[in-house]
Amino acid sequence: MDDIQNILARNVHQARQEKGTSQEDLAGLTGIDRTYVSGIERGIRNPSIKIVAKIADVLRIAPSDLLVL
Amino acid sequence: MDDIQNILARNVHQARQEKGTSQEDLAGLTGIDRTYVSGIERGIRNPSIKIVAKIADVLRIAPSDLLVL
DNA sequence: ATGTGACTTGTAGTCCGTG
DNA sequence: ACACGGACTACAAGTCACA
Repeated sequence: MDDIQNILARNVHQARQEKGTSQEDLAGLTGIDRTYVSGIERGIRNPSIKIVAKIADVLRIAPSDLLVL
Repeated sequence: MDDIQNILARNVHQARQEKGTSQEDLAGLTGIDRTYVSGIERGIRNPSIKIVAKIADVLRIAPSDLLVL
């Protein structure tokens, strides 16, 4: 399975780890619920592009980078 | 205003025009309603990443390309 | 062929918790 | 610090008539 949700999941997880931040910190900084962040990184959520933009903003990367294979 | 919705709007519109396809054709090929496609290109919709992936697939570009500034 | 408003239904997204 | 679940609420998904 290599659908768009799993691509996002991998990219968010990797970018977050590289910044050394926890899911809870990311949640706090983005204003997104911690359980929702967890769901995104597990590939079981289908977020809107606004959510993607918020995460990208906090991680200081381009939104498009979160969708690259 | 240069938010994520307008970025997507511009990219979808441009990529679609370059392929020479109408909104109706894009709607038919993606299975998305014509008026919803219209809303995306006007930047008033906040679609999920699955919707973005469907459109990218039909336009034969990477999903990430639809989010680049 | 497309823009737009007004919907209804499904799910995105939140908030409480547990192990 | 994270996975996972239940019960919500907000908003995206999807449709229509009309310009």
